[in-house]
Amino acid sequence: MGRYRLSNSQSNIISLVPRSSPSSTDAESAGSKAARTRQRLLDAAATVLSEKGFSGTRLSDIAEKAHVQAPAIYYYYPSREDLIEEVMFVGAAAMRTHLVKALADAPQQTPTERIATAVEAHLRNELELSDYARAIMRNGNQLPDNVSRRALAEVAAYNDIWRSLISDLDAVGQLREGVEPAVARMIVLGGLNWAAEWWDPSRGPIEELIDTTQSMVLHALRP
Amino acid sequence: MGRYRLSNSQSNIISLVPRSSPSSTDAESAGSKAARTRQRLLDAAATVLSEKGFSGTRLSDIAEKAHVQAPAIYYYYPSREDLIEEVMFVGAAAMRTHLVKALADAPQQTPTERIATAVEAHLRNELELSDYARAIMRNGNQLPDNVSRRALAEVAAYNDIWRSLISDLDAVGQLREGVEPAVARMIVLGGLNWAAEWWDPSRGPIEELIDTTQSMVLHALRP
DNA sequence: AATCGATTCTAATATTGCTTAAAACTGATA
DNA sequence: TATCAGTTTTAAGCAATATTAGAATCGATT
Repeated sequence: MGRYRLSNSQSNIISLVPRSSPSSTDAESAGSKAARTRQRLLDAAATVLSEKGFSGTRLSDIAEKAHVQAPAIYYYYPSREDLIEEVMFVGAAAMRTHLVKALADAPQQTPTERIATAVEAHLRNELELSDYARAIMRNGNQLPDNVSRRALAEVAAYNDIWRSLISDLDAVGQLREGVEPAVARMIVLGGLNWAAEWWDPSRGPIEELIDTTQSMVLHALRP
Repeated sequence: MGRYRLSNSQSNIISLVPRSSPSSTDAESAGSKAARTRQRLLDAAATVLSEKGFSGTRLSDIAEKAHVQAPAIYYYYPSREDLIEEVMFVGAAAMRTHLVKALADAPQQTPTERIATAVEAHLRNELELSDYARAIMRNGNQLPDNVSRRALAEVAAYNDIWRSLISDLDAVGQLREGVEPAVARMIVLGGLNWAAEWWDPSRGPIEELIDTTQSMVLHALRP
């Protein structure tokens, strides 16, 4: 197949959702060889981008990791920047999608419980998608505008969700006196984001990280 | 003067300390024109490095910001990598030096008070040296080993200080049950580090940031 | 004002890495 | 088995950029 012009209009958030059921999009059968190559390229790009940064991300490195020659990339993406743009967007969109789902899966929760849910979702998604997460964290603010625009919009939407979580907590009188909501949100998200930089499975079960973090976040916010 | 081989052995942490008294090192009088050019280059490199990342940092951009032509850089630094290495090291060393000083300036504090002191010191230093701080945060783990080694050693030492702060808190029974010290330290530092990404003076007085953050950190850690 | 070291510039080199062009291969279908 | 779309490769071309060489400038001191 190979449709150069589509890579931006319909991108495979879905294929990023770990082990999600394939949903065939227009011309491409989701499990086809080409689709798998495309995914390998995206994953390889995420890895290289997270390790080397935008300018250090060479097509030759991505190609090597994906077991193709560099020019083959142009069959799937119109340019290096388009590929990187998609890494950023897909990663950011996956984070947001996952959070929305986690919150939707547990309705009827109190504002406090919802924040605990969000903390767990953030950590699990971030560490599952650690290459994408690191790529976004490290490069989000150092990319040409056209490369980061869609991703930053997703990040902004992600922030909005957290803004409302904290606002809901405040509304039920569970936000501690003197805690600026905007500052609180960014401090919490900073603590969570940073986990991609240091945590790895060799430190023990992820549940231990989640437990301590939930406890810290809730005590930081609540009376 | 211009001594190519010295740039690594004696670097100007001191000159980074805002408005510190100049202490002349060997051949170079600290306020000389050359010393000021050297500092301009270092600052320019920090800015570019924080914005563009390691591979995106071009000597021509640094030179432009410092108002010299690119080859002039070689009069002060033996190579591009040496200049970047010094940015990383000087920034990390300044953070540590400042924290040590802040803690030393307030002896007799309780473990709780010392943590509040450290939070304030971290935020003030980070935001004062924001280009250096962002450069370290974004590039710390994506540099060739020889470029990051000295800086990472400083960061490790910085971490050790925090480790002992939390350990001291634990020792007086003020670390909440179930809070893993290692996790707690990294979550807190993550929240603090992230401030360099989003906070700017237009958000209001820095004291508001400090107050909320201190309160959150202490409530996150203490019973 | 002539000299000398320190500082900065202009010009040229060499390498690296994105991208294009065109050929070759693969596998399914007629 | 011949064909054809889909996929991947090899072989250039071209622009950007760190670095070196060597010349020019600057400022103090004699």
